[in-house]
Amino acid sequence: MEDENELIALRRKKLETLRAKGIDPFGTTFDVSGSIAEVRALFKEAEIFRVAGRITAHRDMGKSHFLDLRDATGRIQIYLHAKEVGPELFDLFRLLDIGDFIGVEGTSFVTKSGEPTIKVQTFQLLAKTLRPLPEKWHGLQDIEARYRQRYLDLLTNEHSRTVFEKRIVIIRETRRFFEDRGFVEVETPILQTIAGGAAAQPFQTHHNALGIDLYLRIALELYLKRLLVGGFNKVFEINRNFRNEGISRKHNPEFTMLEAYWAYADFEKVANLVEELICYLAEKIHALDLAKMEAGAPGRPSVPIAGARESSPLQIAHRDADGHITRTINLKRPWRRVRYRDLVREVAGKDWFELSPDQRRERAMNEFKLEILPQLADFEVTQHVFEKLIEEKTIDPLFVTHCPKELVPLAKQNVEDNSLVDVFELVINGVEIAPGYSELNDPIVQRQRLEEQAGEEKQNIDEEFLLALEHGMPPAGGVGIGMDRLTMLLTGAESIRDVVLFPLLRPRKL
RNA sequence: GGGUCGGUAGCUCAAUCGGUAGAGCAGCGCCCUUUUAAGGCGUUGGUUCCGGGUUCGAGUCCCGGCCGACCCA
Repeated sequence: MEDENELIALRRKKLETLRAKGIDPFGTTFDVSGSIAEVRALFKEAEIFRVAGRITAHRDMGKSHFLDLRDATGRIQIYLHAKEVGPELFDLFRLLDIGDFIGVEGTSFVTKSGEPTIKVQTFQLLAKTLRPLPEKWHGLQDIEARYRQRYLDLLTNEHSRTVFEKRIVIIRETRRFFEDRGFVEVETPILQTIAGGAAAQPFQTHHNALGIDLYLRIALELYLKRLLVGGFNKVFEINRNFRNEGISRKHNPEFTMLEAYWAYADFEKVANLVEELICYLAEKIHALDLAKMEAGAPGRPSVPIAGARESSPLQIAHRDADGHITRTINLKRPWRRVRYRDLVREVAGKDWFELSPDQRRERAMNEFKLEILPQLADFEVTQHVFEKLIEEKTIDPLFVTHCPKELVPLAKQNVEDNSLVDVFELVINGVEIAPGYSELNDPIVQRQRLEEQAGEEKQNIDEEFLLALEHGMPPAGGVGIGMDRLTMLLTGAESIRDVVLFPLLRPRKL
C-alpha cells in the first residue's frame, strides 16, 4: 500500500502482533446459540450463550468495557471485565477494533438500565478488519459511496437494511403467491438469438464455439408463451432482463421482471390477480414493519417503522428525507379501471379523437405545452399526452384498459373495435408498474402485427416463436411486473438504485 | 447527449468579501467496575476530486477533465 493512512497502518500493526502471538486474525468456525435476534429472543438471565458478530461500538470504563455486537438481525450488548477474562485474553481484547468480528461465550444478565447483556467469559477473534467503519451516528451518507460500497450502507444504515429486507419479502412472497395458485416457476434463456417480446435496445454478445452473435433478453414473454404451447397452463418466471438504454431514477440496465401466463384466462382475470398480489404484498410488508417495531428495532428507528402502527397496510406513505409524508398511495380495492380513450378524452378534450392528426399535434404542443418531435406517429402523439397528463399524475392504482393496438403488438384485438387490444396498463405512483394482456394466439395476425412493428427490420421477427404459435397456443392472460418499481412503490424509495443492491455505476479509478 | 447542483481528515459536516483549512465521531494517551451517540482531560490526522489559469495570495474566482445526484432528451 502506497499512501496508507495511520488508521490502516495501526490496524495492520495489530494484525502482525496477533500473528506473532500465534493467533489467526481471520479466525475459524464458531458455534453460536443463534443469530443475534434469536439470542435476544431466547434471552434469560444467568444462562450461557454463544454469540458472534461485528463490534460496532465500544464504551470503555477502564476495567470494564461494554461492546455492541451486531449482525444483520440485530444488536446485542457485550460486557467484558479485565478480571473475568484474565490477563491473556485482556491483552488480546486490546488488539481489537470496531468493525472486527468476534465470537463470545458468556453469561447473560440484565444491566441496571434493563439492557440484556452477555458477560464475556471467553472470546475468539473471528476476523480482523483493516479499515475503520463509517461513523456510528450518521452512518454512511455519501450517496455514491452507498451504491459502490453497499456493504457499508447495509452495515450502518438501518433504513437501507430495512428496504432490502422488504425486497426479499416481496420476491419471496410473490413466488409463494403464484405457487399457491398453481403456477410453476420456470427458467427460460437469457442468451437469445433474437431479443424479442418488447421494444428496447438489447445488449449484444458473441458465442465463440457457435460463431454467432447473441443478445441478452429484454423480456421473458416469447419463451413463456412457447411453454403455453407445450402444455403448461400456469407458468411464471422472476428473473433479470437487460436493456441497453439510459440510466435514471427509474431505469437500471438490468432489472428484475416477473412474467406470468395463465391459460384460458384473459386480461381482466389477470388484472384481478395483480390487484390481489399487490395488496397481499403490502400486507406482508406492513407485517414486517410491525414485527420490527415490536422487536424494538435495534439502533435508530427507521422512518417507515415510526409510522407503521397508525397506518393501514394498504395506505403506502412516501416520505421525504425529514420523514414528512409527501404522498400516500391508497391500495384499497377495487382499483379504478378506465379505457385508454376515455382517459385521454378527460384530459385532452372530448373531441380529441375526432381531430385530424395535425390538429392533435398542434393541441398537444400549444395547449398542453408538450414537446412533440416531428417524427412521432399520430398514435405516439396521443401516447405522449397520456404519459405526461395522465400516467405521471396518477398516484392511486389505475388500470388503463383497451389501449391502441399499435402500442401492444403481442395482445389480442378487441372483438368490437379491432383498433384496440384487450389489455391493461397498471399505473401507480406515476409509473407503469405492470402491463397485462389477453394474449394474441392467432399466428396469422401475430405475424402481421410483428411485421408492422418491425418495419424494415424483418430480421428481428422471431420466426421460431411464430412457428410455435402455429402449433397452437391456448387463449391466455399474461402479465409482467417490474419488481424493482414495485419495490419502490411498497418501500417509498424514490430511486431504483435504492432498491437494487448493486446498481450499475461508471467504474471509478482506485 | 444537454442543463443545474455537488465532491474538504477514515466517517458526518464547517470555513463570512479571495487572506493561517476547523469541529464532532473514529483513532492514539491518561482517568473511571453497569455504560448505551457513555463521560472527563490531552492529542495525531489534509494531494480541499484531478489538471491548467487569474492573483501578492485560491477550498473559494475562471477554463478543461473525472465521478455522482437531480431535471430534460
